[in-house]
Amino acid sequence: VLQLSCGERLESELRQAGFRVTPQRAVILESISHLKGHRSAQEVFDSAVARLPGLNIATVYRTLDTLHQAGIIDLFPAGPNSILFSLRDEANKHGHLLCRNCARVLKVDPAYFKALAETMRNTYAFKVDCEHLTLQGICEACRTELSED
Amino acid sequence: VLQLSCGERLESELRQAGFRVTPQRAVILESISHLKGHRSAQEVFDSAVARLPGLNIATVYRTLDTLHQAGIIDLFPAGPNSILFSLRDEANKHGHLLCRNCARVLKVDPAYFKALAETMRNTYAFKVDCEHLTLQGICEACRTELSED
DNA sequence: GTAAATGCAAAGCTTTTGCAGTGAG
DNA sequence: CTCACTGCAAAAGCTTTGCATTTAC
Repeated sequence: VLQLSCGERLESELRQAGFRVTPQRAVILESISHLKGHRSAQEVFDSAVARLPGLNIATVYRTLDTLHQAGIIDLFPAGPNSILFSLRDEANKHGHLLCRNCARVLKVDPAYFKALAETMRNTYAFKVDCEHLTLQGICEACRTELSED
Repeated sequence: VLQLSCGERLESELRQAGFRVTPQRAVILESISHLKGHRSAQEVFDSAVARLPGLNIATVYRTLDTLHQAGIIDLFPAGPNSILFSLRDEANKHGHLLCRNCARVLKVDPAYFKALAETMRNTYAFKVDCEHLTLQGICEACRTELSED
């Protein structure tokens, strides 16, 4: 097996999902794989346009949709007027703790969600997405600042 | 103690929180208390403008913000370009199961979240909002339709 | 060669804001 | 009487779409 770069591996996944690999998509993939964490379409665009001047943000939106269809990225809602994207990382699945005050995001081991997911499935016949779950609440710093209990 | 209508009780809460009770706010409160479940600003507006022609949607947004500050309604993000609002109901606190396919919302007894919240607090020093938590996943109907496992 | 993808510009949708006028307390 | 609130209209974000052109396969 040949050693592939991160971007090359993703291009291969994209092709296997039946999509074409264009320079724009390659650059966007590279950008996403270098931008750690959860990013907005605008952040992806800012990073990608630096490598490929002339890139249009509409292409970024269309590509993010394509990558989602291809199962390469995940997306999760983060309040009004914002979707965040992140590379799907099978080896490092995680949930999120989103602070409603400062909007910081902590990663959570999804193993903690297993028991709850099982209960939801049994009780409500609902299959919770453990691998990319987001729980809202308040982080330690903000809790101190707001003196919530 | 006098018997107050649902709307009157809420007006009283609003006044006690230091806000003025205007006809617009009264109508919006009435609408919210009659619209069960989780509604968008647009839905609240549609319902309220029928009772008070001339009402402006900007007023609805400002009022929803006011009601949130007054602790009368809760809001939760539901994807891009949408916040949903619902009456805060102390006697009937609940979480949500949001289907990522059909966007239907199931109510959940928040008691199920207690154990997880405790774990998150101990492990990540993060205080999860159990009373208005939303878990994404896939509902029974959609699971069958999409034949997901 | 052909269907898919892109750039561009325009529109769509939800939400916010500035400001002058109105009205609740 | 005063300050909070409203309507209106305009703008601000984020995202989507139509269409002619380009390009991966």
